[in-house]
Amino acid sequence: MNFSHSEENYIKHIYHLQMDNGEVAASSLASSMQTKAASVTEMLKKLNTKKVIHYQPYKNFTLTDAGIRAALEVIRKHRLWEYFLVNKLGFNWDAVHEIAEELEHVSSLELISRLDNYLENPMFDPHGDPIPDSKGKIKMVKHVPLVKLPLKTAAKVSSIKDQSPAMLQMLKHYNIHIGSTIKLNRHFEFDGSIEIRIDKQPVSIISEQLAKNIYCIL
Amino acid sequence: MNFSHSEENYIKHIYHLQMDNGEVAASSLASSMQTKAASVTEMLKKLNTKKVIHYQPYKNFTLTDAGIRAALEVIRKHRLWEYFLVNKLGFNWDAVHEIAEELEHVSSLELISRLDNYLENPMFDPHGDPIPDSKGKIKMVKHVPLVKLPLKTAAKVSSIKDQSPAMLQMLKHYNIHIGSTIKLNRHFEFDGSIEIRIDKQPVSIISEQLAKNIYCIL
DNA sequence: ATTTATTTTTAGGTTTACCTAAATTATATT
DNA sequence: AATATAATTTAGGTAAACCTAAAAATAAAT
Repeated sequence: MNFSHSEENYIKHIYHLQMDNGEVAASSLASSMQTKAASVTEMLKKLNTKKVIHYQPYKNFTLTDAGIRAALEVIRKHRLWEYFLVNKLGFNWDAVHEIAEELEHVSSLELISRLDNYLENPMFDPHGDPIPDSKGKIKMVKHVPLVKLPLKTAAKVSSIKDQSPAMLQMLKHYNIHIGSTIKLNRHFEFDGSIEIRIDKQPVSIISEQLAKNIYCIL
Repeated sequence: MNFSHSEENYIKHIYHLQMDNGEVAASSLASSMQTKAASVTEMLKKLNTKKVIHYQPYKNFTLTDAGIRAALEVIRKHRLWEYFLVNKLGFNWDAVHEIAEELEHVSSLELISRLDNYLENPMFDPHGDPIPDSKGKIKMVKHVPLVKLPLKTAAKVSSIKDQSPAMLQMLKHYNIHIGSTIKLNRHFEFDGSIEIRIDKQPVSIISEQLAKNIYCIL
C-alpha cells in the first residue's frame, strides 16, 4: 500500500497517541497534528476506506494491523535518519527532528535497508527511542517520567519531551544527557521539586516543571 | 525564497534545457517534465511572478539570476545525495537517480552543508556531472558525444544518456565505465559504427546507437 | 500574402488537503 | 430525564497542481 506524505503523518501520529492511550480521539489527533477537527474527520474517512484504521463515526479509533505496520515503517525511517544525522553528520540530537520529518517520507525501502546496514543496525535513536527493524519489530521500552521513578533506584535518562532551547540550556547546566544514569532521592511536597543524582555528580534539586519533561528507562 | 517540490522540479528542468539550448520552449519543458502544456503555462505564470524566469506570453523563456541560483541549489542537493548513495551506501550508479529525485527536495541547507563536508566536498557525482558548491559555483564541463570526439585523442567517459538495464549490460560487456579512458580510432561509414579503445584493452567496434549514448570529457 | 500547421494560452474540471461555520451526536451537569 | 457543554461531522470554500478541449497567437508553407 502506498501513502501520501500527509497520510503517513496522520498514521504516525495516531500510532503515538494510541501507544499512550489505547485509542485515539479525533480532537487529540487534531491538536497533535496542529490542524482542525474537520480536516481530521476527512482524513479518517480516507484512512478507513484504506483499511488503516478501525473507525466508526463519532467514536474513538485505532490503527488496524496494516496501519501499525505502516506506522512502524515511517517511525523506522525517522529514527534511522536521526541516528544518521547525529552519528555521521555530527548534528546535535536536539536539532535533527525536523529534518527527519522530511527524510522519513522518502519512499525507497532499498535506501532504508542500506542505510540501516551502513549504520550497523542501531537499536535506539539519539533520543533513546527504539528503532523498529525491517519487519516492524520494535523493542518495547516504557519511558517512566522521572517524577514517578521508585526512590533511590538507578535508571537511565531516555528522552526529553520539551526540546526548546531554554530546556536544553537547563539540561546542560545540570549536566543531564540522554543515557545519563539518574537516581531520584526525594520529593519536596511544597513545590513538587525533587532531589536527584546524575551519574556520580553531587545531588541537585530540580523543579517539578523540569522533572516532568525527563523520561527514564529502569 | 521558498519553493514547492513542484516548483523546484520545474526550475531544475528549465535549467537543464537552457543549458542545452540558450532558451526554453514551453513544449520542450512539458515533454521534459512529462506533463501537459497547459500545466506548464500555469507554472510559468507563477514562476514569473516569483521572478524566477524571464517570461512573456507566447515566447520562449530563461531563468533569472535568482532562478539559476535556485536551480543550482537543487542540482547540488541531487548530486551530493547521488554521491552519498553510491559511495557510502554502495548503490550502483545507475540505481540512484530516482531516490535522489526525492532527497533533493529535503529543505535543510545545514543538512546539505554537513553532507558535503562528510563526503569531503566531492567535485563530481557518480555520473560524472559536476557538483555546484554552496555558492552555486559549478565546474563547466562540456560533455562531447563519443561520435564527435576528434580521432585518436584520449578522453574520459563522463556520462551515459540511456541508463536502461539493456544498455548497462552492453557497457559491462565492453568494460566501459564512467571515468574510463577512451579513444575514437575510426568511423565506419556504412552503418555508423565506430572503432574505439577503452583504457588499455584491445580495440572494439560498437554500434552507432550505443556510441550515441556515451558522452566524454576531453 | 494567405492559408495551414504548430505552439501556447484560456476556460472549465478534478483531486488532495486544508479551512470556517453550522449541524449533529455524545457526554456531562443539574 | 432534560438540558447544557463538548466533540465530531457535514456543507461549502480555498489553493496547488494537475487535466481536456477550445481559442488565440505564432511560425511555416504554399
